[in-house]
Amino acid sequence: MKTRFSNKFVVPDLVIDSREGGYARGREGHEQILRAALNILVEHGYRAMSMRRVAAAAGMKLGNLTYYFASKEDLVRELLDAVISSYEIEFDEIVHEAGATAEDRLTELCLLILEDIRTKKTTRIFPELWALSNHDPFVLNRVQELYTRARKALNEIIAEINPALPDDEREMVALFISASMEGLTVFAGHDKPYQSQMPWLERIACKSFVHLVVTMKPGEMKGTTDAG
Amino acid sequence: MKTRFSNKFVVPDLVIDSREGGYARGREGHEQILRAALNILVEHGYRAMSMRRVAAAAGMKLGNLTYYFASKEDLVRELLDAVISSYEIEFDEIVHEAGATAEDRLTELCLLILEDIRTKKTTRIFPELWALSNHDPFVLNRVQELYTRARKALNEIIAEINPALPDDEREMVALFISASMEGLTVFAGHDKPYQSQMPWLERIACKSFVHLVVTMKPGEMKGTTDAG
DNA sequence: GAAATTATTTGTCAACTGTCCTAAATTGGA
DNA sequence: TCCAATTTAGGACAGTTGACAAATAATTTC
Repeated sequence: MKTRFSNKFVVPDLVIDSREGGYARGREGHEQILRAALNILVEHGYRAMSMRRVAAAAGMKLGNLTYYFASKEDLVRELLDAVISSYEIEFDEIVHEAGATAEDRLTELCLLILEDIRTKKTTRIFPELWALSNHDPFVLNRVQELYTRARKALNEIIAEINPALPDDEREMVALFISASMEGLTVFAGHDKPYQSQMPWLERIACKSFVHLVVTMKPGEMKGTTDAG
Repeated sequence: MKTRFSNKFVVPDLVIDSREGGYARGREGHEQILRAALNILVEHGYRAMSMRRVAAAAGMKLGNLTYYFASKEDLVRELLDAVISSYEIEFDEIVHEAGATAEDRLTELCLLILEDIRTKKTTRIFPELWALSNHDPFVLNRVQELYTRARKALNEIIAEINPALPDDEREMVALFISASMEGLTVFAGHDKPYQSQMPWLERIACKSFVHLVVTMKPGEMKGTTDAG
């Protein structure tokens, strides 16, 4: 059986859509720029991602960078697309991975996501995207699109475990589970205070999620809002 | 009984520690600057928080702003302290609020936190702090201090519900619950796609959290890490 | 190999950034 | 009222930012 230490699913750093025409050197430059920008974003944050710094990290001059990307907005958008595509590829693959029981597959999927959260790339990039999305509708849309796709896998497994659950309620359960895992980024992600405790947190999370999905009864959430 | 719509606990915008000497006008200017900076942070993000913009929003000239805060770092640190203090005051109060059963109080506390997450201030500021904390140890420390304090209330209630749970395992459960709620910021916070579904998510979260705390057995997390 | 396309460099531009300095205005107590 | 402490305004500084233009170099095609 696949353990969570297998590297069958590895999030590629970037998925760059090849440009139309141009020379081989041009494609190389294009890719080097996006890789340089990603590296700066991860290592030093969005604030440090100036056009000049990206150009220098890509081994070229500023003027050349603006030849590839006429504006910084263009660069940021393409980078965002490339980064998000890399995650989407992973999530699409996970769905088709067959495990023993549906419960086991839910656990596997959650462990995989939580494992990814511990990587430097994910720990660094996503809070940056969350902050950006508060004031940039384009970023917000792309990020939410990614999460919607990520929840598809979650939804399918939940439907298998608990077929009686109506669509909208199942969506909410998947949303809660997904959000719950994302929240751990800030506490147990790369270089975070509780990074070393992630194995414990993983077990708590999986146990909690599986129980939630198994025991959820249709209409259960539609009771009174008040807790008293 | 207190409902979650009561405004008994309201996070004040800022808790500003009064300066030593100076005139009344000085204290006013000091406060106006911090309020202006917070407002810009919430409305337009950290990127937009330039010294000139803060000065203008505070109704003064740049030269005067630098009289109050010699460097931007000073301003940011004081703002961070003032913001975080406002949250700490709330959390300290919550602990001493007596509810019927411990389970009810856990639910109450979680609903309160989730209610706060929906506010514009919290939805906007925390992702900004998470992003900053990735590259600024000072911000990381202050934010984690805040969360540590916030978990104190959680820990006390959990200990009451499940006294058999060892300290370290209880800490992990509290951490998971706290992180789980924080994660909802990105999905159901102010102006986020699932903002309107927050009542459902609240019920799912509380139900899940209470069950987790009640059923958690000592040593349960120390089994094998592998899911297979 | 010449020509056309593509890539790269160099330099400039206005706008903005944080920081600092000096002179003037305001405040509050003697 | 006068004086010292405090607050405000205005300007200047060096550095950075994103965008742009024109000249040069490299690459592919014919």
